[in-house]
Amino acid sequence: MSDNDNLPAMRHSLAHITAAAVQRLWPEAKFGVGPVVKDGFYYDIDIPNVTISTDDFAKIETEMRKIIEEKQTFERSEKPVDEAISWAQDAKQPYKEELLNDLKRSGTTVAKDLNADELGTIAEGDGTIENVSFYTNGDFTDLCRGPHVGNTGEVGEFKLLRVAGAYWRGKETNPQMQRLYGVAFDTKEELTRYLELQQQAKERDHRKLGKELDLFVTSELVGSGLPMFTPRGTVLREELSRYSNELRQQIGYEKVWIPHITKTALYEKSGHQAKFGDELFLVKSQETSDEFVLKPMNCPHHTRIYASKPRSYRDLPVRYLETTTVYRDEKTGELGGLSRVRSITQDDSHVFCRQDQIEDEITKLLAAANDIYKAVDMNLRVRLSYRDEGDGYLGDPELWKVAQDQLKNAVQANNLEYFEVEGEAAFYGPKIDFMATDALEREHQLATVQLDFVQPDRFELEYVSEDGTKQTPVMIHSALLGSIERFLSVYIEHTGGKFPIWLAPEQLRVIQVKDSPELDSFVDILVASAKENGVRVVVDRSNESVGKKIRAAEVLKVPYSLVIGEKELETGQLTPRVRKDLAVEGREDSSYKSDELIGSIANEARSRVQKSSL
RNA sequence: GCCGCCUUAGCUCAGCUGGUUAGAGCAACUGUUUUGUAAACAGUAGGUCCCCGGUUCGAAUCCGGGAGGCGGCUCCA
Repeated sequence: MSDNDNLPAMRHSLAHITAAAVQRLWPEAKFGVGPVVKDGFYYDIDIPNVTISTDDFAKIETEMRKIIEEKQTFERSEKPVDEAISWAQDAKQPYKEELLNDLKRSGTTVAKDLNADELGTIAEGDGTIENVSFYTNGDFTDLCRGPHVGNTGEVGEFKLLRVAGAYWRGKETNPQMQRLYGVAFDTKEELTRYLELQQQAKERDHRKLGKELDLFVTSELVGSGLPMFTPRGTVLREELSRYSNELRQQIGYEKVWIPHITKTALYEKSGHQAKFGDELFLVKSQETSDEFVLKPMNCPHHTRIYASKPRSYRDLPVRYLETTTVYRDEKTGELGGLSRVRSITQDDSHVFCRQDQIEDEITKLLAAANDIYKAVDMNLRVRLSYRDEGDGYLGDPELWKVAQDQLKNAVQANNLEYFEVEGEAAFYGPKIDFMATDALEREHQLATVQLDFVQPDRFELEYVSEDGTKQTPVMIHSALLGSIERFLSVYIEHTGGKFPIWLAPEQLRVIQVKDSPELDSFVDILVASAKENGVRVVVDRSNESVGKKIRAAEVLKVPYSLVIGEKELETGQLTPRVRKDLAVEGREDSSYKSDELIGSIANEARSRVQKSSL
């Protein structure tokens, strides 16, 4: 963030200087686009038979600094499009030539259905463009819309960060170029701060913390994108899922259970066969000729439970919930940590209701979402996705209109911050997406509520209405956390592994100072009482110094640790050590009788509080 | 799937351009120590240098293929 209006021009100029430096080093380089992005810039470059690596950055940066020191003036010039095209041909810049041809044809380089920012627009227009602009510094000339700063000396502080493959103009079928990323700021201080923030993000990377806190593991033998959860990680999963379930059970949802495979016939009926196509894991039966697949979603199964008996309008809404795992065969290059996996556990639910019940159902769901995001201390705002005038949508347009109004009413009833987008709806119904903001101010889309006018139809779901006619219910898909794995990937980084008491895999660690029969039994009684009260407690009786045992508890970010020795044995007063972020400021360490202490911790765990009361 | 980088002990990492028995810290184990709020001391054990193939007198090191990880692209939402 900077209030300097010059920053974009500065970054744009740096992209240009990057290209100039690359051309000095590799004269045969072909250039693509070099736009400004968040915090910096990039330039797409194709050098025949050369692969730039991070080892080359020093060399490129040195060259860039030379150009900067020379304070070369950026001179803007214009050429008619046709002249520009012959310039590109002479300069052997085929990518620029392609861009110019687009400019000539349509007045813009923005290919239809491609995103302007991604492409790095060099000009926009209404099809009447005649001249295109160039910027020249020293002996380097580049097609560019600008703006640039006055000369190469005015570009602030920068650093090349990484190089990655990127398809020319974002299309998979196009050749792949090398994208050089850099960051740039006005001052050295800002650059340093940015790099420090990056470092911080790296420190709380959920993959690193997952290992350090012993939460989840992977195995080459099991496969990519198939994480397994340790006892500690499983506590997190189950506590989150339990809360999500409780919140929905309070508003009338019932738990159901479905198997993880199905005959493909189910998805032929639902129409998902085509959509999920190559993402389906196939399961071969050796006993029958049936073809099975692992379920990539749960709704079709749930419709079978709904359809298992006749339903009256009095029975609606019928609400099912289930935390269950789906399997999607994602492309291997897209997998990473817990954020993209192939076994995805959803806190999924489906409502079958009448049209006039939609608003009420959504209102309740949003309230539940509010509760759970409050409990995990994340800010929420929502995106309402409506249909547009296009004809790719299924279902009665009148129904869409009514439903969209009901969604909006429900969002307003919950006082949620929201924005509306037309044309972002799914083909089968409008939806609400939840955007949660984490501690590093990154926004993540975690959960959605979606209306569905199509599957009830496909599956011939019905209920008998008041007048005895058969009607089709509306389906509402929702998940509060979305995928538990993805949620955890965000949440581990949000908290930096410092989980609130109700979620902490280990809530209390008892550190015994030395061995003696009296102390042993004192600690045994304490621990038994903690366990009886549902507190997750671990005892450390190892033959190590007290300091070291405390350190071990700190490293695991255990909320409470308790040193027990002669002193406690004599007085019966226990003084817990409270994890720093949980402690209420200004409160002195105080001591408690053991029943009192265990009782408080147990209460905190049950009430899902964020701060310690001890 | 595509482009690039990476893979050495349970973990974090050394190991120069191919050259003896591949190292360290932490963790583990054993012994001494019985400890008071973020790391006692000593010792022991631990390796198919990711896997398969090739080049070479000789491969952790070079080449090819595969697996896994990471950064992007494309997807996904």
